[in-house]
Amino acid sequence: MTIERAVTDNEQGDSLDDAVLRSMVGYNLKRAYIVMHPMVHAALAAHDLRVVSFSCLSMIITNPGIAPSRLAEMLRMERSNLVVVIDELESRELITRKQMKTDRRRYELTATMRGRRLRDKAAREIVSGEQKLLAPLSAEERTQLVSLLNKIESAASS
Amino acid sequence: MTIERAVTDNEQGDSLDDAVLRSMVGYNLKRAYIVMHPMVHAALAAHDLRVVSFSCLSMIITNPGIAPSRLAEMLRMERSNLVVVIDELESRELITRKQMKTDRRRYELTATMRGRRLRDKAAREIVSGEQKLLAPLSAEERTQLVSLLNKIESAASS
DNA sequence: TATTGTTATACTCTATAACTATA
DNA sequence: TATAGTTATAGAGTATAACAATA
Repeated sequence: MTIERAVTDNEQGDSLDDAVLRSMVGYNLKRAYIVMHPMVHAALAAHDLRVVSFSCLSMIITNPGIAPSRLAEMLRMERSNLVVVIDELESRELITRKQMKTDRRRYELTATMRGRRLRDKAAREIVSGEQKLLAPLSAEERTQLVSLLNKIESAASS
Repeated sequence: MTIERAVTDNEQGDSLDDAVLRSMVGYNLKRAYIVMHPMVHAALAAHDLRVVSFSCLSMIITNPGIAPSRLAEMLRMERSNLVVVIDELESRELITRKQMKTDRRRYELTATMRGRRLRDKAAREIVSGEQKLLAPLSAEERTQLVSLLNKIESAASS
């Protein structure tokens, strides 16, 4: 016997059922992400930023002098894919890239004032957009949600 | 003044900071998803299934006779991208595709017994994998998490 | 004229392998 | 020998436009 009892046949415009998928946390995670993503994408696109370039810029601002390899590790992305992102951020003068003197294989990434201003503006728009999308959630529920999400993440890395 | 105060310079192996990104729900959502996804991917790959083909198969099982266009709508994907998925599920005899008599533009998708068995097996493995990954969360917390995620989604569609 | 399924195509995101320069 | 950055490339995943069949 299969997991669920099939709903009545569905040739017409009945409401559809995804109960089995809903029982999986990963599915619900993805669905919620799909709801949030277009807003974030649009907010960043207005500043010619992608999610990944915004994340990099933000990390560089918070961690001045960070090396690309550590940045890639932190954002869980491949160093090779980071190169083009850094190239673009540098060419737009949002960050600077300086070779380290102690280890000339490595580079120090630092945000420019222009980079910080752009990040701040984009970040405010994203936070504002999230406030609209998350309006039905109380402040306490949002905190709780983030706390639960972080719990998943920290459990995996330990 | 920028949003956060930069941490002390970070040329060495200091711990990195992503406080600003962490203040965004979308970022935390994505990070948690990244933790869950490899397990799901591996479980499905063992049965030559992708996330999208598993989702389709599951929806077809729960909604026998569903048409591709409704399936695409439900899973928020393009009809054009669904075609190859359905082709593969059919060629593997996990579903059948039957032209409707009342409207010959549409097709009825129905899962075979083989499809149901495969889905059930894969679903059990995913649920089992999730139980391991979500071990640090109590049953109540998991319910709460799913509830909050669904709240985001249903708010967006209203 | 609108809708369903389909094909072809392009674009983004991510993953892998190999190279270079430095250590 | 190992590591950091880089290049090239391939593979997913997703999005768009156009078409035939049907309503």
